Order: sequence, then C-alpha cells, then structure tokens
Amino acid sequence: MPATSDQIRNAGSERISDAEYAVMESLWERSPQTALEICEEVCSRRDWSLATVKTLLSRLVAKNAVVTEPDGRRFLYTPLLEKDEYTGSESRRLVDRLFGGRAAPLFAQLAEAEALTEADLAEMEALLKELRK
Amino acid sequence: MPATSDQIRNAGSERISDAEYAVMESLWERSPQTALEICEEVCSRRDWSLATVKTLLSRLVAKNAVVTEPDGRRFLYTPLLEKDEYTGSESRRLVDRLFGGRAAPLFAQLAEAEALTEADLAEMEALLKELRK
DNA sequence: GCATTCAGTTTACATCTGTAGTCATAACAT
DNA sequence: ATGTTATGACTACAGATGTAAACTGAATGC
Repeated sequence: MPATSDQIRNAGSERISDAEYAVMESLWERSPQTALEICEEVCSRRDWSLATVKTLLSRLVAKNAVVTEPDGRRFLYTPLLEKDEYTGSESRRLVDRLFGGRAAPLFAQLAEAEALTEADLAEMEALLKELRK
Repeated sequence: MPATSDQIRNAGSERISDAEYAVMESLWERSPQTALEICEEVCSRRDWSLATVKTLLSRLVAKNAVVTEPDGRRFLYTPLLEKDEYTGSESRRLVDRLFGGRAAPLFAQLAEAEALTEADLAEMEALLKELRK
C-alpha cells in the first residue's frame, strides 16, 4: 500500500518516544519487517516481550511514523518517517531549546565535555571547508 | 543554606522535563528568585498560572536540581544543577542516541537542514583551530 | 486578638510512556 | 471439521508530565 499524501504530510508530526525510537531504528536498518522479526532484533537487547514491540508498533502507526501492508495473516511494517527527517528535527529541536538556535555553542559544549573524537574533528573540518565553497 | 555534598553528587541525576526546563532557564538567568518572580518572567510566555510554577519548583527540588533557602515566609530558589552540566549531558545524550556517539554526523545534519548560520560557521572554525593547537 | 492574605504542600486529573497480558480471529495441521 | 497456533486488537496499569485547584499554616493589618 503506497503511503497517502495525507500520511506523508503528517509523518513525524508527533513526537516519538524513547522506546518507540528503538523500533524505528530496527526498521530504518531493514524494512519491511514483521513484528516478530523486529522483536528478534531488539527484544533481547532491551529485554522486551513481543507484546511490547506490538504495542509500540501500533503507537507508531497511530502517529503516522510507520505504515503497514498486509502479508497473509500478518503485517509488514515500513517506516514512513525517514531517519534523516527524524534526526534532523530532533537535532534542531535541541539546538533551539538549549542553545537559542545557534549550533556553535553546542559544538563548544561537546568539545568541553571531550565528546569530540579525532575523527569528528577531521570530518567537521572537511565539512566546514565544503560549506565554504 | 549551602548545598550538601550529597545534593551536589545527585544534582541532575534525574531527567528534567520540558516544562521544568523553562523554570530552570529563568533561574539560570537570575538567582535566587521567589516563585512569584519566576512566574512573572515565564507565566505569560507559557501561559501558565502561578500554581503551575509552584508545582514545577517542588518537582525540581525533589529531583535535586534546585535548592531552597527560607526568606521570611517564603522561599528563595537557586539552581543546583548548572546550566552547562545540563546542556552538556543532554547534548551528549542526543549524540549517543541518534548518531552513535559521533558528533560529526550531527553537524552534517544541521548543515543539511540549513540550521548553521554564518556566525556559527565562523565560531566553529575558530574553535576547531583552537582545539588543534 | 482576629480576619485576611500569602506562601508552600497536598490533591487532582488527563495524557503520554513503558511494559505487557488477554482476547478474538484467521490460517494451518490432521 | 476441529483443535492448535500465530497475530493483530483491546485492555491494563504504574510512573512521568502538564496543568492547576484546594488546603493549611504563618505573617500582617487593624
């Protein structure tokens, strides 16, 4: 079933919770998947039961973050909200809330917390150079 | 009343909610303040009643994020959790959750969303140069 | 002293979240 | 045809959060 334009317009308009995010991660990794397949990947890691995954999936469907497609007696789940879309809006949200919308202080904060690896620095240098062209 | 070492050890161990954060912002701006003073600053902006601010303040005290000091019949509230401490841990939390602990993809994301201003770029360049010394 | 007022404390209540059990139903095996 | 099984839907329930009213006790005005 292709996503309707209405679904796409509303994709990710509602906030995704921490637990729901774990399910999205699995779907971003591979999709479509059945509830059981998702559970096989995340249930042991988070110590969840299959029922929990099913609940989270229905909530994600209700939030228009995931769409279903019938496959015999069960459903195949596919993310409607894209990973980039989500990480992008969450990142902007953080920058807005905590740093008045400016990214530089966030960077300074991470530097001070020594949360920047050598690889990060190199990549960011490259990125900055790229942006300056 | 000076904060006990026990309070300091636990400062910010519990998560601060969105609404609570608005109260913290006011206290980081200026402290100590009374509940009424805080309300004068945030109630109109968030369309809250004084009662709401009082509730949030008690929750923050319970979470060891704020300490009180009696001043006659009322309390003066002072942040125990520092702003940097909070923004630092929230930033790291986001980077860990969304980008596997690597900061560079976060900036790539912000760049793509055009959330980086010219000033941000300049500051980050300067900071990078500084970190490289 | 007694009424009023101004705090903080307690109680309230709807929604969201984490976590899962139960129910109904459709498919499958025999 | 029927019992078993797999699966989504419905129900549950405690804790967090947003938002605020009611309660209580102390200070203040007269």
